Amino acid sequence: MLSIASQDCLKAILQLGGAEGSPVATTALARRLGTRPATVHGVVTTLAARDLVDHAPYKGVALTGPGREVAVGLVCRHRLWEVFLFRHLGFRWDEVHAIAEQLEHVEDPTFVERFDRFLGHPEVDPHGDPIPRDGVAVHPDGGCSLAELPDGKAGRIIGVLDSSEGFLRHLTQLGVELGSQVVPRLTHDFDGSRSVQCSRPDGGAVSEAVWTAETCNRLRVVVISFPAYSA
Amino acid sequence: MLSIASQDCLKAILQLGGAEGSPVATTALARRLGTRPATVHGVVTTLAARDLVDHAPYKGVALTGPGREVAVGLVCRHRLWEVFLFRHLGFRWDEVHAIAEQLEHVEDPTFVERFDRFLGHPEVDPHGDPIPRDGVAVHPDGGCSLAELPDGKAGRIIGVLDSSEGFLRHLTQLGVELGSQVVPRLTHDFDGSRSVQCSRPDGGAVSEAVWTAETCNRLRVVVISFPAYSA
DNA sequence: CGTTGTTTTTAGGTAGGCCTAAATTATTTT
DNA sequence: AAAATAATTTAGGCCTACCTAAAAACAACG
Repeated sequence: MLSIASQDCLKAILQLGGAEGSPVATTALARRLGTRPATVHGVVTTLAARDLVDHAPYKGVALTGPGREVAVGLVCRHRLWEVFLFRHLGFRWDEVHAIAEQLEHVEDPTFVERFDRFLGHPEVDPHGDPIPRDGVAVHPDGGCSLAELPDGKAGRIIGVLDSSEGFLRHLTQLGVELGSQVVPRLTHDFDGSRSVQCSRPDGGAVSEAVWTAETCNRLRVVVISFPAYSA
Repeated sequence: MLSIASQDCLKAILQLGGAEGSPVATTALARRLGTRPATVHGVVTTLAARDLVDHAPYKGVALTGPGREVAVGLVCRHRLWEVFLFRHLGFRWDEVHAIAEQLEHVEDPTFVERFDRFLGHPEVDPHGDPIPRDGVAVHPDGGCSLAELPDGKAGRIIGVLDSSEGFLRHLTQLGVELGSQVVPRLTHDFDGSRSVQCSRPDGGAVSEAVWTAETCNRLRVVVISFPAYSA
């Protein structure tokens, strides 16, 4: 019923914050969707005709209730597919997004339900982002950015604040994955970079390296009490 | 690159025999695709422009080499999805087709390859139809129709010659599945119906019932020597 | 050989999704 | 407050995919 372009647009509005009363600019949408503002305007007009978005000229566009449901369903399926690709097909976390993008548009309710059950109703995707269900959007909760973790305190990576392929690949090169254990040892005030001890989720393969402030800012961690590598 | 409609059209041509030099009528395609001949004509014209089909006006349409490859890839992915839906999500064999129809259009080569590996490179889909690989179409081989199996000879169901939902649901009601063991006990010359003893793939749950000629004609069997239910 | 009837194609129209370029409205700066 | 700048919408095309209705080509038969 709804075209791929329209669905992508709804999802983009949700992710740009158009669900919380703050309307999104069509230009911002165009940038995100890799298209022109005029094109977005066209799509938005058709979406408004179906009462999936509210669109006040020059004031931006926001999701309506039904529109939000559609968008959240899309995000849910997207993340379920990412889990499948990561866990069962062995794709890296920087690869899953692009493929899930194509698969998320299959919306047969029975299929989604059984697929969810097959995966064991996972709570987060491979980037640590929560999987919303029943049309209810969820915000990642708990934790703080690695930049805020004091020197010497151990933490566990529970998510990334930037899921771009570039950043994820960088993390892979650093040997970081979801669940990795980290301890900032030293903070270099000069540029905000930190010397960080990092080990596998199971505590193995400890290594120490300097991570830039950009990297630390984009990692979400929780404090843990008993690091497995216990000094 | 290729629209869903175009892909469906290529697949339909393949399945209607347009790969073996016998061109397919646009009317037949329209019936199969649930659309009008005029629409098919439009799609076929664009496909011909890409050298995926040969189209001689009033003479029907046939796949070219590249067109056949695309169509066979589609069939391959369709059947792989059917295997997944059947084996891992618990869908019945009469349900898998409709959902696979939506999933088959995802064609990332790495994804398909890994998905195939995940499934263990199955040889046939839940209806017993072979899964083609490397762009090479495969015909179901071996076996004969149940109508040709002599009274008293044991056989195993290895496929159906009619994958329509209606027929598959009928089989489910009869308690037949892929791998079921059957022994025709009696043939009723009057209408071609047969009394058939049928048991589960593992040999359990033997039952006997009268199956119509229409049913027997649409089941593909191989002769087996040692039926598990041995009298 | 022409007439009937079916098949196939053409013609003409709707709609979505894309574009560029130009006009309009809002915002910011001087 | 007016002018410059930026954001947004309108206008005008192009393409694909669908439709209906009508014309053209073919096949078969009396």
